[in-house]
Amino acid sequence: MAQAAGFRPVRLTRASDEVVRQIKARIFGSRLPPGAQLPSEKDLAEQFGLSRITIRDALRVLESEGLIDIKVGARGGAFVARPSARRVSESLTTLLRLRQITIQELTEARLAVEPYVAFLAAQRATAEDVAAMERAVAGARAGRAAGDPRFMPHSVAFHLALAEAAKNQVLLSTVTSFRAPFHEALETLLPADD
Amino acid sequence: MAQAAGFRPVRLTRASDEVVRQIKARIFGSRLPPGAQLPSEKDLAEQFGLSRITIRDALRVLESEGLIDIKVGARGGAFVARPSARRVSESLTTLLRLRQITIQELTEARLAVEPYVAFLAAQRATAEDVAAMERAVAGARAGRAAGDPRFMPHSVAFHLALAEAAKNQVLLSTVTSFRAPFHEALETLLPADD
DNA sequence: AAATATATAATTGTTATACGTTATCGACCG
DNA sequence: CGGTCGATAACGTATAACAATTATATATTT
Repeated sequence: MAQAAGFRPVRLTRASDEVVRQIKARIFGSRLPPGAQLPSEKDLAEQFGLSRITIRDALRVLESEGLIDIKVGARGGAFVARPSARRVSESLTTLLRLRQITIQELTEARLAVEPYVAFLAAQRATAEDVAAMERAVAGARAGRAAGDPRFMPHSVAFHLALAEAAKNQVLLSTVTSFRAPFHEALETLLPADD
Repeated sequence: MAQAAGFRPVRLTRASDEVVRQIKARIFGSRLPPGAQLPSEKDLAEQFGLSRITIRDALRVLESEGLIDIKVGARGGAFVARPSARRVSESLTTLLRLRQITIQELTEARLAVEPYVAFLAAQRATAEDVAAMERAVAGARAGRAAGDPRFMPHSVAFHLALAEAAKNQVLLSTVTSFRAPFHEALETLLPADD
């Protein structure tokens, strides 16, 4: 164990990862702006000196990370995607699913986030934001009055509208990611209807 | 446009997406717990009635989403990954790089979550939790006293210990996810482009 | 006996080629 | 003018083969 430290493995394993790295660098460096079209798989294969399969592996990863959109057909190809926070909430939702969280924990988390979100929303909400929240509240009231046990979604809708008004994408993504696990946890408690 | 509605397309384009869906369902349903090994690409190809290429596309997506780890060599294969906040952190980092979110938003999100986390931790912390937090604080003090500009990690360790003590996996996942991007944003203010 | 070297097998990584599928464009025709 | 239809270009999938990697077993050497 008393050997000289500080060495790093040399091999890169997987040429496709290097392709991902290079294309990512161009996207992050704005040399490939949103909407820009990448060369076709065939051209990329030639430029990188790799097979089309390897290029496709890389493109699939980039697509999965939300960095590119792939369209088929003539004039199709890989286009740099407009940045979106969707992947953030999706990956957080995935994590929550894997952790098999309970509805109590979810509710608690909402209680943790909501006050500050409301604080921000109170400062930044536009007229449209307020209207959206009022619609959500009306929906929740109507559902509860009708005895519908599923007025809960409207409550979630209110939280989303609130987070929208807070003008903070991170908080919005966080609240958004709670939605799907919340419904799934709810369905395991209530009788399945469909 | 006045045709009977209610029909859905039978082919969702891309068989690999269907493979992803089915494997995901098994992982989320705990029929494939962390550490479990999936069949080899060859076996999966036979079971799904697809080619190895298509299976590999699906495995790439699952790997990119952090759901499986792939090892090469004999006794290698795809193994269900243990839940980790890494992918959430990475997608947040991506958005930071693309200038879609700011450090201010991240900071705001932390301010929204951490007070309540502290409130819960105060109620639920065990002796071990307290010890962990004390170690983190001691480390931070030592680092600062030594003039080490990198006493920050210990500060982060404290926040994580706090979230751990709150006994809420949703909040822990959230705090953990915010950690890495926040760090990277502070350290590397320059985008890497090479 | 222990350390090392070699052979073997299983699995992923990569390549080449071909064909299928999809969507755009443009020409043709009504 | 508009709709149909074919040509075209790109991605999607299949097949077969080989290369690279790694665990295991076996043989060799010291």
